[in-house]
Amino acid sequence: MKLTSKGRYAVMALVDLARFDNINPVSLRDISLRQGISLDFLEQIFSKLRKNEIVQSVRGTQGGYILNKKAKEIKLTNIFDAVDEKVKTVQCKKESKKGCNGKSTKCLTHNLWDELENHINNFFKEKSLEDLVKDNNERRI
Amino acid sequence: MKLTSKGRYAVMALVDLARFDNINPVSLRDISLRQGISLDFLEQIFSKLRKNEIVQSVRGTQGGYILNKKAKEIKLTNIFDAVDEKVKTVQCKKESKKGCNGKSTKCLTHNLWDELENHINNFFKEKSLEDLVKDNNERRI
DNA sequence: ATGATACTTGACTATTTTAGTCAGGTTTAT
DNA sequence: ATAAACCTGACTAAAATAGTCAAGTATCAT
Repeated sequence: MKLTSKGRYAVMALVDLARFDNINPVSLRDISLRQGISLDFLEQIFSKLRKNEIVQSVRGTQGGYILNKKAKEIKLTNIFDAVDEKVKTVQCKKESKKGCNGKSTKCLTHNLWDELENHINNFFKEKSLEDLVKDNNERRI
Repeated sequence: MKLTSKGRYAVMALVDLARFDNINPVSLRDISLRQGISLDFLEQIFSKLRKNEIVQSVRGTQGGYILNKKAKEIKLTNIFDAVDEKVKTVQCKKESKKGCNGKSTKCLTHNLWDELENHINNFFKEKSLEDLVKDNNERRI
């Protein structure tokens, strides 16, 4: 079980952005340089973030991206949802009718994975972008 | 982020085993049939579980596997460790000297992934095989 | 003894996912 | 006008996953 780069980079890029946001739009080029993330990959990610109304784009020279909400209101859940980072512990849930093994009953551990998913998602729901920025500023002092 | 089959199957198989354990060794063939898991794959998994002293094997006719400890003492952590199911949120930790992006500093979100890993691992440390068996018996009533 | 049952080991592989790259746009500030 | 910036979608090499396959060895019931 591990996190994918897409999700990790999305969060990193947004933390970077959130730190400069109140001044000017931040260009992906800058984020790419500062965070060491491929520009092309960032574009893919930000395309999704924009569609999910987490950021706004500003075109033209001196353009870039700005947050679409306050950092406090952007939770990790929102970010992961936007870039299709899913916490998926188990297959069983896709098929609505059938049970987990193609059998009619739930698998022995069905409830467990449910609990685990909730446990992880709670963590993501509580944590906001603001928390991360703060955490970072404290470390820099 | 998702769990691999190896980890899931390991837990499923052990719950199955734990339910019959006090009577006789349970053969992989039976587990395979009941849980719909490939016998060959189960053998791979149980080989690891045995090496990690989670189960004992009983050879010969009527042989099979039995738990090596009480179900209460087998935590999910132990099972996942045994089958190499790792919670790995981030690459940064491998390289001891360098930072996360090959830079000298930690990446902006380093602490976050640390916290997340702990959050998940705590869940695994608390949950025992006995809990799962109980949960299952309750559901069957 | 011997056959059946069961465990043991290790190599192999098709499929899927990941982590991007690449190419060719369009839009807008100056 | 033009450079900086965003936008889109197709493509792909490499790694991980989820097993399969083959060839054993050990033990027990009879």
